[in-house]
Parts: sequence; structure tokens; C-alpha cells
Amino acid sequence: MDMVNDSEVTQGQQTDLGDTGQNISVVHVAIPNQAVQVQSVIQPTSQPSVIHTTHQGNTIHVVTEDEFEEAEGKKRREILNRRPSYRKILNELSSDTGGISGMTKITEEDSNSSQEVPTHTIQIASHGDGIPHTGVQTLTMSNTGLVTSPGGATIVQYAQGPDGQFFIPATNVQAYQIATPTSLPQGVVMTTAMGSPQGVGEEASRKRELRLLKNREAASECRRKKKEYIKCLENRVAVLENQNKTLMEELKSLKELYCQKDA
DNA sequence: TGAATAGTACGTCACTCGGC
DNA sequence: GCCGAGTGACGTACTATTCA
Repeated sequence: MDMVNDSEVTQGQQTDLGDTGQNISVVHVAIPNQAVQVQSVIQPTSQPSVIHTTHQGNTIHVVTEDEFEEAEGKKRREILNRRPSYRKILNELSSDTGGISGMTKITEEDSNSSQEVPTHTIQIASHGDGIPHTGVQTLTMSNTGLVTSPGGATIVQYAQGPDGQFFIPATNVQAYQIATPTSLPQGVVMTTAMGSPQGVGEEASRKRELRLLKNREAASECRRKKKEYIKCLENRVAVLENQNKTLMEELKSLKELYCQKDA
């Protein structure tokens, strides 16, 4: 493995890799927020074999295609082993935080998210006791489901469920209809002609089509949940930032009060 | 204005996990 | 152990944006 200082490698630049004898042109080197390891694509100008690089610290490591594939495979497997489903993560977060505002519970009924969710006008206080404190900024959840700051700026959109849990209203979530196909897609044949080699082949291809169709729908649903999950995280960030701001202001006002008493 | 690039959506494959 | 659901990774197509 050869090492090239990253300051020498920039987009579109021709770089001689020294003892490899290869002259490469770097197509794209992406280093988002100084991430520990970054993949880039390099097109060799003299040899047809593909070369990859990884970024570590101040150096870019140049590896062969095989080395790269091996490392990537390991990485993928590690990620797969570690990461639970979005549903699991989100439900755990919801229970951990005792129904913290901004988190959406993913339930089996999610696909039917067009149900009406009751909304209320409430005030979010900094103490969680439901009582707005003097000098403390409050956030108002209007019956339109919009949480706004005193300045009137919309922060995030919510609705509150019957159990007190805050939900993102269905209208805020991309609608998804589970397709229960009344007719099969092109190429899917429902008849079976078992017993002949041709029939076995047709049965196999029918099963494959069915599997692909189900997987297609599953993938679509999975993407929808992923989007919802990301939206929830973003909402949570917004809520926590506002809570933080509120607490800071409360601290400030208490300090001032304390100083006045002292004087 | 056309090429390059970025962003997004979708289909498929490979794999894990949980229920039976 | 098998099977179905869920999901990450990857490739592809399409659209929007940027730039020379």
C-alpha cells in the first residue's frame, strides 16, 4: 500500500504514485467533516485495474480493487450486524424518553397513517410540570399542529395522540399505500403447469416474480420509514434545541433574580 | 447551451432476525 | 431449519443545478 499526502491530491489532479509506477487522475476525493475514512474513486490513466483510496488522518491510502472489496465487505457486515431496524430504534427512543415530544412511534398502523390525530393547544414549559414559568420562553402548539416560538416562527409540526404521545400528523408524512395487487404485474402468470419441466420453470419464475414484487413493496415501505425516522430525528433536534434555549433563558433570569436579592 | 455534478427515487440482491 | 419481513448496499434512471 502506498501513501499519498492528501494535500497533494485534489480534484482532477494528475498524481504520480511513485513506486507503483502508475500515473492516476483523481476524479473525486470527498472528505466530509474530516471523517475518519473516506472512499474515493480513482481512474488510472495507464492501467485498466481500478484503484481505491481511503483517507486516514492526513494521508490517503491507495489500495487495490481486491483489497478494497475485502475491506468494504467486512465493513458492510459489521454495519449489518450492529444496526437494528428503524422501527426498533425509534420505539426504543420513544420509550426511553417517556414520550419526548418530537419522536414518532412507528407502529403497525403506520401504513394507515391517514387517520385523524387529535390536536390541542398546549404550552411547553421548561420544567415539564405543565406550568409556564415567569420569564421562561414557551412554545405554543396551536390546533393547527404547528409549534411556534413567541416570535411566531414555525419550529416544527406536531400532533398529540390520545395517550399523550406527540406524533407527526399524517399530513406531514408522505402517504404510502400498501399495494394489494388486484392484478399481477406483467409477466406474472398465476396458472401452474406442474409435472412438466416447462411447468417447473414457470413455477420458479412465478415465485421469483412474486418475491421481487414483495421485496419491491418492502423496499418502498422501508424507505418511507427511513424518511419518517430521519424527520423524527430532525424534529427531536429542533425540540431539544428549543428546550435548551428555554433552560438557558430560565437560568439567566434566575441568576438575575439572585443578584437583585443579593444587592 | 451543453457537459458535469448532485440529489432523489426505484428495483434488486444479500443478509439478518424473529416467528413458527 | 424454514420462511417472510425488514433493511443496507449497489446500480440505474431521471431531474435539478452549476459552470465553462
